[in-house]
Amino acid sequence: MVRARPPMSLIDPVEHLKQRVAELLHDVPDEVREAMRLTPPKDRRFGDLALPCFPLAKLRQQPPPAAAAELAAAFTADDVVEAANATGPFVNFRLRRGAIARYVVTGVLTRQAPFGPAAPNGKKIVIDFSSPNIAKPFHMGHLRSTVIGGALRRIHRHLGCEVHGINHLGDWGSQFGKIMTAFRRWGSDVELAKRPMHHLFEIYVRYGAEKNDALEAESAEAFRRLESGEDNPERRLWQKLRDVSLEAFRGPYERLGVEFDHITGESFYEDKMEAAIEKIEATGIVTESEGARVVELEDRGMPPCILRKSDGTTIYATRDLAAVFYRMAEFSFDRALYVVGSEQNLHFQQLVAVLDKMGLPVANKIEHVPFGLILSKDANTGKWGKFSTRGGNAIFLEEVLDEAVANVRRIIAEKNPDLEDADQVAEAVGVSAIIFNDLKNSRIKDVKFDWELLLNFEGETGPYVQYAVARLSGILRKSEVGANGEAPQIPLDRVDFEQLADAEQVLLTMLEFGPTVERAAELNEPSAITSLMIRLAGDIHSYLRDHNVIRAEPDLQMARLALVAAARDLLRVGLALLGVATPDRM
RNA sequence: GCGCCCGUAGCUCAGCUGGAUAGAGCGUCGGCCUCCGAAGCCGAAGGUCAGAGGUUCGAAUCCUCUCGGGCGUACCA
Repeated sequence: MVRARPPMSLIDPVEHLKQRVAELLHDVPDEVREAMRLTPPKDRRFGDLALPCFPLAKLRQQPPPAAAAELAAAFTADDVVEAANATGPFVNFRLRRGAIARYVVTGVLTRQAPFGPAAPNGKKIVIDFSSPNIAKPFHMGHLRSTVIGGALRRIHRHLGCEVHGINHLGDWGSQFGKIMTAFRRWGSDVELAKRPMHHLFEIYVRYGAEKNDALEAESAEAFRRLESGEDNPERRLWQKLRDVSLEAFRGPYERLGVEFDHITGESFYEDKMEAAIEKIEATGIVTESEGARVVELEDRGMPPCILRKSDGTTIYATRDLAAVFYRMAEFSFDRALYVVGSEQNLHFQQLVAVLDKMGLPVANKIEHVPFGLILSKDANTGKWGKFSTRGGNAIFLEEVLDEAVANVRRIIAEKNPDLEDADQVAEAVGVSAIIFNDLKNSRIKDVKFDWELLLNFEGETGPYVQYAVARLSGILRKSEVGANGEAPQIPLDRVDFEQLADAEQVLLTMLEFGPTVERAAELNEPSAITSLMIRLAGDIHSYLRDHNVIRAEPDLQMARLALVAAARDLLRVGLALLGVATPDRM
């Protein structure tokens, strides 16, 4: 007796095809089957998925086209796979449009994985990200770690991992001695109250300009006193500056929509470093060198990792090691990601090397997730260069966000003057444009910070994708099925998915969502999702050109409304993972 | 010097871990708003995938070398 499938169980057409292919190749060695992976065909006209037959041909000592022909002939169509055709050395499979549509539309609208969050998978991941230096304004340099880390936190969580997002604030260390020294010289409580971050930035720049041996010595002494553990003036000043900074950081984080599960900066490990150092000392790998306590790494081609400086104070490596020990005990994580600029590559190699020398398995759970710099264009030479905080040409994040929002506001006034809540929409679109821009390219690439590029909202930009959402929302509004609700009331049991055959481009792109999110997580590369969103938005825009929804016959209209609702929701899901807002109107 | 990263259209970048004729956006040129949103769509032009070897049925993709650029190279983070 064959039992009918439960009504809501969904068949992923691609997974189904993979199984069918595996069955087809059941008698070939595993390695050959492994080598024969389904790939997108060169041209969609060939089919939806292609199977290169070279490895099989080699095994059977026959020409690849013959092997492909045999496989295609042996394949029988079913209710998901429509056909298998051999063209040259490839077998091209074509999936039934109705099957794809049913899977994708139903999956999205009922929020089933991979379109909705997956069930918990038991994996624990800690993500160390953002981590700005206290007492300095939140500038563009901090944006990347914040935005990439925020996206990764949501992506891994979407896939069912238990994620701990940690803001490892730079609120400790010898740089603090400098800031305290600067504040004592030139600081003003009045200014600090008025414009805290700008004031701290000013005195920091001044310190850099007036730096000399006496100042440096004073700063080192200030940090030494801070780290002494005593309740002294240094500690009270540090506390004050830290409080002020944390308060000031709330603004950017709120605007960017970034959240943390733990805000435990470097100072959190102040009372855990002694134990950490002892733990490392106990393994016998620590030596004295030039007055400092270090782990020699010459055998691995690296400079030594310093645990304690010659003046007795600690260094960031010490705190990172203490943090690893703490997080191991606290979270028993499977993976620890560090979303930190690529210029700190060596530091993380050293960190791993030390853990490895200690014989700790945690060494291979540490993953540095590096990213490129933000470059600014020199107005005179036209060449790209590094922002220098010291030179004072750092761009503050607030400034950038404000500028982008103001620009959006102007565009709204021009294109959609009657828009309600124009200010809120401008905020959402402007901030999103900045986030989107940062997540658009591979994270390892440097980001060229160009106002002109940033303020252009056409083409592959955040507003372009958001515009697709707004258009789709507009259609749903007019259709009266969805109004403004998050989940439009589409009666899925009355949708004839066969009617959506003409939307194959949209459907095939939506079908890639699951694998794309997987890949984004695997590579820690949010840009994979960004690219897909751009493509989906484009497919939708093209589709809407030739296929009217509102004026279609009832059955067709219902099917298209389901598609429109699903496409909009999937854009929203994907963009939400990236931290990009999706207003209904713009 | 050594280590890591990058090099694809005029510019900014994709290229799904080795598959078929290398793709987008911006910019340029040309079309499309009596038609659900023109922040849109359609089309054209534009390439020695930095260069040279190698690996194999097949290389932008993997290996070696060269060139160019970036970052880092013990008491900053």
